[in-house]
Amino acid sequence: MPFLSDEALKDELNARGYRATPQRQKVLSIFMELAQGEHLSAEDLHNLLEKEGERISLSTVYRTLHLMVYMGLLRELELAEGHKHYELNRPLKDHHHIVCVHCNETIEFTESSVSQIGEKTASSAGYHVLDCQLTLYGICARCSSKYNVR
Amino acid sequence: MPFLSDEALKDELNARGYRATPQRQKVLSIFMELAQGEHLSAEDLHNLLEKEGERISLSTVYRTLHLMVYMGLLRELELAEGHKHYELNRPLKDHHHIVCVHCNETIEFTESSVSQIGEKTASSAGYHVLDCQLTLYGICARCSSKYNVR
DNA sequence: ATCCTAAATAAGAATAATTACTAAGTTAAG
DNA sequence: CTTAACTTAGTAATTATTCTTATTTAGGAT
Repeated sequence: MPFLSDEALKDELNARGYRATPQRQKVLSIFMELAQGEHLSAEDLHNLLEKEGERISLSTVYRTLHLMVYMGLLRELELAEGHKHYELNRPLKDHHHIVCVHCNETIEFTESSVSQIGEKTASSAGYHVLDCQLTLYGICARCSSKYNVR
Repeated sequence: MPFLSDEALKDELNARGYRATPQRQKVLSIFMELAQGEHLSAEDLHNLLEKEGERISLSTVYRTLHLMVYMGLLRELELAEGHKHYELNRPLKDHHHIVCVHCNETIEFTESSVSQIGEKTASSAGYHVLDCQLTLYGICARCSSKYNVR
């Protein structure tokens, strides 16, 4: 599901009563070009679009991000840096994050068993799962030695 | 660790070079009075304090919340409502969240195996884990029937 | 007990991210 | 083609959070 041609995106959108616009196609294509693990803030995305010569307003960027999260195409990450980041939602890849609460260093890891547990729990509560995020907060080795935090 | 008397909180703080202040004691005691699963935003907390006749400034509320997250006494939850929520960090209870991306309904569940997986992964990366959160985003049964979202 | 000093607070201003608004432009269904 | 509904651009407004400065306070030292 994450790799959609413009045509397939149009079908997805129209099936839900939304319209296919060049802005939406462009946003999704930017995310599809990112390397695994890269994620963008709304402003990063806006800058990237400008750099590629696309004239798309910041409010459209925000609206598009929300829509795509809602559709399950993107996932929204809150990694304690103060603003949200977004990346393609690849349901099969089970990738999660560890964040240092002191310096905000973020590392990623994959762990396949987690989403199975999550999926089971959520569907028994009647939820259709769009995304599953395991986030660990802690203190990284560097910070704990530097600041003597136990 | 989550249930601290004023005296024990003072020791915890002093051991790390921080001071025990009435504001900090009051904030922690508010969280200790909450029912399991209740969580507060910074502003909720500020209002509650005012209601109890405590005069504590909003910036102190924010500073105190950050400190207590950093110390591992509280956990910070980002449940897609736009602002953060906080609750006592009970390391033994393994409780996680499912959020509807449409209506923001949030339900909780416990799942003991998750934190074991997380702890193992994080410590091998040199992290001292303060908190482990599994968050599932999806569409609840009510919204998916109401809006015909699949 | 009382001082002293670094740490903490109050109050409000400043910032940054996000959302709301409105007029103009597009999409897609018929 | 036409048209109604959807979407966008551009900007204003809002909201949560952080910063600043003067003042107060906790707690170790005297």
